[in-house]
Amino acid sequence: MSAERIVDVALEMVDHDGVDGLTMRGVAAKLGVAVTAIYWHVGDKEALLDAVADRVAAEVGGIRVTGADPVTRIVSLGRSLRRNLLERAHLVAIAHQQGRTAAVFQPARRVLVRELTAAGLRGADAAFSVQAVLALVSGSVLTQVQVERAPESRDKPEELWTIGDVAAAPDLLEFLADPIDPEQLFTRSLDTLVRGLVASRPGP
Amino acid sequence: MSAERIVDVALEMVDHDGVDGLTMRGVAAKLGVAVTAIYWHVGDKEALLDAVADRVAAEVGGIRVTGADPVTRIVSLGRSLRRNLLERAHLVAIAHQQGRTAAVFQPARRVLVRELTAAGLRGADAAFSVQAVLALVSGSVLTQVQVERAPESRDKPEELWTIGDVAAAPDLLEFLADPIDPEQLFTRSLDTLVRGLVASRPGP
DNA sequence: ACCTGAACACCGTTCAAGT
DNA sequence: ACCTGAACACCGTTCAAGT
Repeated sequence: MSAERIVDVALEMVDHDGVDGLTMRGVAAKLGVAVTAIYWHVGDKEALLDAVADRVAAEVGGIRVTGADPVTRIVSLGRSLRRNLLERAHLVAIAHQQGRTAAVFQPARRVLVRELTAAGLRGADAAFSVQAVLALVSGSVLTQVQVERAPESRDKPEELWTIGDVAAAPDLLEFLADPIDPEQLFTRSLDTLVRGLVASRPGP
Repeated sequence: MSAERIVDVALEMVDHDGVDGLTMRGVAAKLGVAVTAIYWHVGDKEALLDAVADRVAAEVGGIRVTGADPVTRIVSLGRSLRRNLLERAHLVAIAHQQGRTAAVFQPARRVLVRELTAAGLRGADAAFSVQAVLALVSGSVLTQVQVERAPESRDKPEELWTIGDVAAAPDLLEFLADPIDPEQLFTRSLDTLVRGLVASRPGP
């Protein structure tokens, strides 16, 4: 028995069943120990959640960068990060909940600074661009995380468009009816954003 | 006693204390009634959450549009929507959790279609632009909602930058040290995105 | 039709007691 | 130092029973 082992199984439970799947009694049972032993090693549930979040911040958030030109490389970085985070959506959710989002993004932030500098951005523009790209990734992941939590979404896009003044834009109906793939939406948004950011730099 | 009154106080409790502040027993106590009466009128807690989310979708998500040129108008729409949603962050969170996000965004979506059409976008480009703008708003709101939930964030931006190869971009340190105002970040990102979207339309 | 009371299984947490 | 057992206050939910 050690704090480390406790966090091990806690992280495992969160990864598998989400935050709601983590109970003090469940952790104790999985370790074959009395519930109260947990309290001695890691403190109460809030402390356990913090410990799990710390571990997530250390283990999640890896990226890969490919491509030749700056825009392609930055977009590939964003896509890689997003994919990585979505693979462990439950863990990302708990890190975010415990206020460790910035730590999760730290490895990506460092690489991103390098790539944006290589793209010619400097000073305040570069700093803003870092935040903007990471915010887009964060937003995309968080939006999708909670959607996955409720697998049978009650929203029917078709219904949403049958009511109201659709006559205002009839040529859009066919496109708005079927929902866009989240990954495509993210990639194209990121591409548009990054082009705009890079274009704002002073000319050579 | 009626399902409507029950949803009234449930929504009030969520708005005030968040999702965790809502308990069946709490609702019953506030109505001066036995817990089990709730079950007769609205069913179990999941059903109550759904009912609250439906109400949120109907009452939240208003927008205002100002400005003359298309980009200004669309950015103002996004800012207005974001502000509106953040004012009732707890309610937005529950609507999202129950899979009613699309419904919350429906009023804004309709206006956005009009504005993007006025900006010259058509067909698939317009449809994508709608989703991209709304996704940016959604992401910004969700990111900030959970941050508010944990008021004392454990992440210290300064600490995050003291470790590692900061020498790679020393001129950025002063800008990356102090966190960017979320509203400024959102506004500038949205502006950049919208300019890119509008610029992608075929010339006149 | 509408509401109550008792009961059940499950939480997180504390605390005295053991070794 | 480390772990247990009993106990407490709080959940959501069911079900028989009342009117």
